[in-house]
Amino acid sequence: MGRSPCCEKAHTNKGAWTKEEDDRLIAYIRAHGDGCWRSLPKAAGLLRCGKSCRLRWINYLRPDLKRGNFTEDEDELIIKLHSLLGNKWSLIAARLPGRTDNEIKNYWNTHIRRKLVSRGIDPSTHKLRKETTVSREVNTISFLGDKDVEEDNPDKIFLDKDEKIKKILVEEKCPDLNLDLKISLPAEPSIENGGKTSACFVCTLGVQNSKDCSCCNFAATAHGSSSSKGNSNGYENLGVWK
DNA sequence: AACCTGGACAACCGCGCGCTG
DNA sequence: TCAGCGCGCGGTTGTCCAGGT
Repeated sequence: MGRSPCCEKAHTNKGAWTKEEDDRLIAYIRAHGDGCWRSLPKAAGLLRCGKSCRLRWINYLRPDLKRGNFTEDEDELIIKLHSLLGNKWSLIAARLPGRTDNEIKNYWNTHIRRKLVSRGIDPSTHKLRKETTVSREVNTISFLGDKDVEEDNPDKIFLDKDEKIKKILVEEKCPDLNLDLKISLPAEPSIENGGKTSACFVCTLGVQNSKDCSCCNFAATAHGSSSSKGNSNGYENLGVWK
């Protein structure tokens, strides 16, 4: 039994969006806000699938999008986050304000992948390729071998993974990367951190109120990050501080 | 000038997950 | 408890365009 189609395909436009369709979508979302994508096309007078509207808005029409080329810093950040998160483009995009998952995914496939290959690094594993003569250091993050523990206590292994990620990336792989990752929430600041708004690495991975959650415990324990030293490199609101 | 090729990016498709009744 | 619905995500495809032959 197949899944029912998300919309009536017979009477929906496909392909590139016209200026008029864009204007209609923008006007409707400005007036009513986004969400409820299934009913939005009809309400906005668009002959489009709701998913198509959502994609168009998120990837192209949203006012807070940062158009234009990726900077070298963004490149490196994407590479580091990809080595940590894999193809979790939405998670990566969450740490790059103004960039969308689709944009990052495309950029990865067209630019960064090639860049890594030219450096002799396998883009999918972040390992140095065997044929290179460069010394082989730890270049990947593996959770293999924790299977027994994971089955017994999934929560524990999650926190252990968090610590492992921090250890490998901070101490061995990316000594310049602070993995107290934080996502800014532009509309609704929740946690004040010396003027910054952020959620800690543990929270961003979905483990809130844990003992390792630095933002949930923020009142009691201040982040020991470089932010308190005023050491800014423009990534404060990404939560990735050098 | 015409054709071919590959890069870049917008858009589509199918699936998984969470929510709700 | 479970089925249906809607949303979001990641992979894939389609289209446009610039550069090369």
